[in-house]
Amino acid sequence: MARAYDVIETEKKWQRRWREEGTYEVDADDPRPPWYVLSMYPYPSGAAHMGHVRNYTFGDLLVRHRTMLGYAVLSPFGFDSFGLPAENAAIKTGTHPRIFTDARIDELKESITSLGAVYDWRREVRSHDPEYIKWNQVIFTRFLEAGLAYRANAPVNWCPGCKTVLANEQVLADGTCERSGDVVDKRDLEQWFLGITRYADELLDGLDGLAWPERVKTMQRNWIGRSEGAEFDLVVEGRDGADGGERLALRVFTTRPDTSFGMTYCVLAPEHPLVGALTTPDQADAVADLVARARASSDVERLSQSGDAGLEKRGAFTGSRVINPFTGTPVPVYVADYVLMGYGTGAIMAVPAEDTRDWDFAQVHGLPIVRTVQPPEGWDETGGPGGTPGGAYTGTGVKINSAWLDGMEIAEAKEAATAWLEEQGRGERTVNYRLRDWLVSRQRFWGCPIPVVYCPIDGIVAVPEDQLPVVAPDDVEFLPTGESPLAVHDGFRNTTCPTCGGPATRETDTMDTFVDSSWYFLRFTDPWTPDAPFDKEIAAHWMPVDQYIGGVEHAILHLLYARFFTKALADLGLAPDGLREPFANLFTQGMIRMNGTKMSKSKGNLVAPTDYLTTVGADALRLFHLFVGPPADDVDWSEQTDSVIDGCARFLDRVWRLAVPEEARNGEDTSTPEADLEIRRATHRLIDRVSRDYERWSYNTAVAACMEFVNTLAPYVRDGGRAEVIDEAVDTLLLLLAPMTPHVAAEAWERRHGDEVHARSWPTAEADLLVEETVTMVVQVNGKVRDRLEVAPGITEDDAAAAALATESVVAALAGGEPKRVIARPPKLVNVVV
RNA sequence: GCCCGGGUGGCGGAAUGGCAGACGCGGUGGAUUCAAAAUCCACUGUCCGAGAGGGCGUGCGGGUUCGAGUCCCGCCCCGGGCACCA
Repeated sequence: MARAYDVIETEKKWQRRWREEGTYEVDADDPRPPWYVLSMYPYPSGAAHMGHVRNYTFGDLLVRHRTMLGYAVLSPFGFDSFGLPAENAAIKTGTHPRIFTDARIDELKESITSLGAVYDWRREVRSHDPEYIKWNQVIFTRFLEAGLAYRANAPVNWCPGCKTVLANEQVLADGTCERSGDVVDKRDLEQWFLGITRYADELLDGLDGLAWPERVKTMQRNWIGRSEGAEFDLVVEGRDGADGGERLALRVFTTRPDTSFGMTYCVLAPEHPLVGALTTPDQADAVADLVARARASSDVERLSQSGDAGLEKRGAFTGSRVINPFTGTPVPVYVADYVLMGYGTGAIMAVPAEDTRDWDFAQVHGLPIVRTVQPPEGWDETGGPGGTPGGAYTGTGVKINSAWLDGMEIAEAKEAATAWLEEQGRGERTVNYRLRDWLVSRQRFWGCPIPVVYCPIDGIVAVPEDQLPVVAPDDVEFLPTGESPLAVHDGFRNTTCPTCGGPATRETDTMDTFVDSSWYFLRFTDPWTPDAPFDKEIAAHWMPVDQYIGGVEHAILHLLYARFFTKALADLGLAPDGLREPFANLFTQGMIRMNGTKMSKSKGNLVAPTDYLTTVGADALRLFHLFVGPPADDVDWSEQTDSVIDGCARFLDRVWRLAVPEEARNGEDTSTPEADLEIRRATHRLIDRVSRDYERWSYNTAVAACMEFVNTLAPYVRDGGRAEVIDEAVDTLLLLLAPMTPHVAAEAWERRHGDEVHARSWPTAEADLLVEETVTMVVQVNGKVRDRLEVAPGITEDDAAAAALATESVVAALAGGEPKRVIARPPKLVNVVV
């Protein structure tokens, strides 16, 4: 496609200029009001992909727009440079991950630069940089001191593909690893955890004040999964201690203490410690069988077994009974794998009438059902889907069969039942969370080493700050087994205890890379302070991030961890006091899809941005991403996409030709004052419209408005418009385009004025030019458009109605009769009802 | 199963309860050209009609309203998230 100007040279020129002049380098002492915009820092996987392009286009637009509005805009960039791909490459090719990673970073930087995105590169961070490692480790040791980092034995998720343990957040709902797709095993291992659950309530409550997409907040709420209820003891029949023997009781958790009168059995998780004690000899075989089967099957298999047959095999009677404290009646105790050891107490009271899982289980095992909530009329006959019998009733209603709770509503009964348990000393109200502490240790090489030494005398000892960073040695061998080279590197492993000086061994696990990304936005505010991860005062100047931009895929993982870190760092005195949330506004952009699936390397359906950056250029590609639809929506990359991008390039050519005409206009102003005024009005309407569209992230309509304006302006210019009017129009257009298509705007502006468009102020619309002289008023008869009239914008209701009634179509419709009703909404419309 | 989004021309999409389809892509016709590219102009929801014009039309069925793509009720379909969490 032949272009109106040398796109590639122009873009290179300005990219060089922005970098050399340091236009977008800002410091905390800048007198302008601060504004912090951040795109999620990327894992460096080589040249930028379309998702990056989309992300950084929005970010860069904000940087430039806010700068023109007079803010000191902090726009840093860095790389989330630890991670498994580099290590896998090392295993395959023998290249050290650092060499591999640094090369990928260079490629990515190159393509970001050629997109025309501008950053304060002085602030660049790389998580594998020894400086960053050091502060990461300092933070870890501070967590350790505060008890926020601890070692514990727990059943953990082991990914055989990645040869490492994973956090709960990294295991997908189907039990597979979010990275490799392998089915995750459960193993009992001693691992490092961070105490995120200590902040569960604050993480939940803090969401209310955030200007984040509701969807993301909901996902976090669900993930934290707070549920209020009660815990209480169920004394085992014959083991109440009255005979001088040991009292034995089973503790259960429920969110529905009001249904306790309907408990007809209870259930232990197969892993529950009391399974052995409660199983009678005659049931031992059946229970042992069930426990063995549960242990052997993964979570996925457990989930996949459904239906009655599955349920029958998946539960066994222990032979013991416990006493329902509310009724004094004994109920049987079962072991079943539908109860999870990891949640609540690992044991439940079962109320089949009001819980669907208990209902199903009770049906199969022939257990009694007692309703404690009055279901609606006909529930047992037709309350189910498609008029089938209803089954468990979980809705609202009045309590029945529940002695002193009868007649209460559920909420009231919950409260009463809980209060009773507390009075009786049998239990208390509790809150349970789905959220678990964050498992951060990884059996990998390419990550931040956990700075801890194990000493036979002093136990777990943190490496003192003056000995940090602990960095991995370079003389390592990457084994095809995937085992971390650190674990078998004697020089690294064997060390001395920092406390007693005796022989000791190092921790060889590294940290989850999500640790690195949990505070990098704070580091960006001040990556230079020598004695702290960042200066608190300076961080306070910029934080919180005013606008954070990234993909929804981080809705839980990164965004939850970063919120946790911000709170914890503030509490430890490292982050500014009172900084409770890192990201004031969050924007999650849509995915790039191709034929309905996510565009990704693994799917082999990548479209390389480089192909466009070196042909149509960055401006046209950026314009496409802005124009294609609402930023939050997914983009479907189709056969037509290339023509749309060409269309964007075509538009920029038209702008260029208007702004930098090949031959000077011949000086003849042949336009009328009316036409001049119309163009001036259109110019100021455009400022108004585009400015408002920028504020509401409606870039597609902002672009459309600019295109429409060019369509209006071009004939005026061609037919001999007035030079001052044209200049005002063209200059305005260039200013409004400057954040979207910075290169062409900068070059055209420089040719016209000699200075830089991005250093100019954002234009403001003149109010009196926004008022129209006449507007089109629609005349409807019975809601159907029958006529259009040009009227003054300030026309009165009476005048509007009179004008409408005088039109031919209304006169014809009335046929001499009187209108039933006339609705006048001046100056937009009059509707005559006949 | 539960919780969010979303269904508008051939396509991407636009529309504070007030002219549905802005803008762009694609398509058709034309100007320019030896020819093409590029550029420019006109038309382009659908049906009826030679035309003027008119009927229909925003997933489906109801409702509120002078007036509904927009609000309410009940469904259908698509996308995403969560899911033995007691």
